[in-house]
Amino acid sequence: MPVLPFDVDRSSPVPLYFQVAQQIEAAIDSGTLAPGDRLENEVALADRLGLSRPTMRQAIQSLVERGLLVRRRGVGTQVVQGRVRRPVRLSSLHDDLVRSGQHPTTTVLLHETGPAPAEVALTLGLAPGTDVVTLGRLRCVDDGPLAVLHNWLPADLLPADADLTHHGLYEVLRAQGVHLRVASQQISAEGADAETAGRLGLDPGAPVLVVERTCWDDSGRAVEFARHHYRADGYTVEMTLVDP
Amino acid sequence: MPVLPFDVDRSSPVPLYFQVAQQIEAAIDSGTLAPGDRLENEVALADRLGLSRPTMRQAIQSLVERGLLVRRRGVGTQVVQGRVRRPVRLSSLHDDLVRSGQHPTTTVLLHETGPAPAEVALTLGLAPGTDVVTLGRLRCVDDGPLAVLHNWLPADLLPADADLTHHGLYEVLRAQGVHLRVASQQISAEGADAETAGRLGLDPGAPVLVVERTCWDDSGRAVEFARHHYRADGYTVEMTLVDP
DNA sequence: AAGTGGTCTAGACCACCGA
DNA sequence: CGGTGGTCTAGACCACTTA
Repeated sequence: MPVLPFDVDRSSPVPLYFQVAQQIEAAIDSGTLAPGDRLENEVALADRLGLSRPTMRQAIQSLVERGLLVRRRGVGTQVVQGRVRRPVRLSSLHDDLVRSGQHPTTTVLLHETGPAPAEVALTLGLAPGTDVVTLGRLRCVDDGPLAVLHNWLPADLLPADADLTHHGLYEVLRAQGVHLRVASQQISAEGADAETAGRLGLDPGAPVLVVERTCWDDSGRAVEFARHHYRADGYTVEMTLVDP
Repeated sequence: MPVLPFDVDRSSPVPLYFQVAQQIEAAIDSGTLAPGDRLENEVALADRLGLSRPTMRQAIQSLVERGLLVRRRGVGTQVVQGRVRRPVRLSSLHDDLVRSGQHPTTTVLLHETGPAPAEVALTLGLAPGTDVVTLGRLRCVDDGPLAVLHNWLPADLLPADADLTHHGLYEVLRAQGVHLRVASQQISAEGADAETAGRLGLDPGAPVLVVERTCWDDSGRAVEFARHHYRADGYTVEMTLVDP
């Protein structure tokens, strides 16, 4: 079992458990910790790094919850044998594309304020008839159109002059002091209707991936309901599940 | 702020933090804790229940991670304003269908052992050429066909005489002492090819939801690679994302 | 029997938020 | 300023696995 040169910086503002988790993750990424390798036990590791056991546990636990490590009582902690996908969390499509080196462009198709449709009011927990902003956008990358994005937000959240052509929606919301915290998604497939197909450069009936998402901020307030249609050949959703 | 009649049973084998989390969740489900309500603060709650603060924190934290509660430093803990979807985790399609009151039937289309295709060997972390079981199944519900399921497993995991017509694959694996712990999924959409369309009662090119999944057990060993094709009108994937 | 993770305690100090 | 959650400590006992 490899003894790894972990250490912590107690003068850093980064929490100790997070520093340790980062170092373990880096060791896995670099291959220093190979798939199947066992970690030193919690007590020994805590001792070696001069940490308390709960702090060490918190570090390991965070990686277990992301599926990088598995733990068994009486046995130990091991690196999962295989590359676990690590989906970006609660990020916007725009940010994801930029992060992956692409150059997304956005066309605003629709940007209007009016009474919420019943389904949207229900989903956002608003009184029926409350004003919401309805947003329609076409998101393209270098290769061409990727997705048609529809969003509904409480009217006070989005400035009327927001520049959605050059900035992602979540970026605009962040600038408004809205901190997204929870999202609930439903993913399905559909045949594209005529309008969507036209926007995406597909034949009507061609398969599209549909993502419906509701978002809440850090005060628990519903911030957005979204229905996005993605070209099937340009987009996949990744996720990792861990049993408790 | 409502003061709820939580209590714990110290003689129970159920962990204290879990008992508390269950009671908070039940209060949310029943409406006793309404969306937007604030919880008592951690210290007061711990005191009232006769628990230490870390234990109380663990209870709350587990619900925060599932998206039911949001916390802000200096402010407090609140119930999220809206119904968060709570997807079943790492369960099999068969079990999910049974749980939702349906009666799935399964037809085994293919059940053979042979050298792993390169892609499968790579995904499962096996040496090229290792024997794997290739499984093809058609899953139907009362209404008709729902999904075509393809699975690849290391050959020693699946008994040759496994009864996959009447039991789900994960059920069979559980009976073998395999405890699934981590899964990594990719979800996409496709137009059905001729064979898949035929099996599902669709026209070729009709939209299907494609789920590719790799599973690991509690020792970190790769247990299965799956590629499932679902009728678009009969299946959606639900997930909840929480920002740390 | 020895070693592992799972749970729990009773404190402590700090950072952040809102009045 | 007081109240909140965020982090951390130094122990303890237990359940489970493996040998």
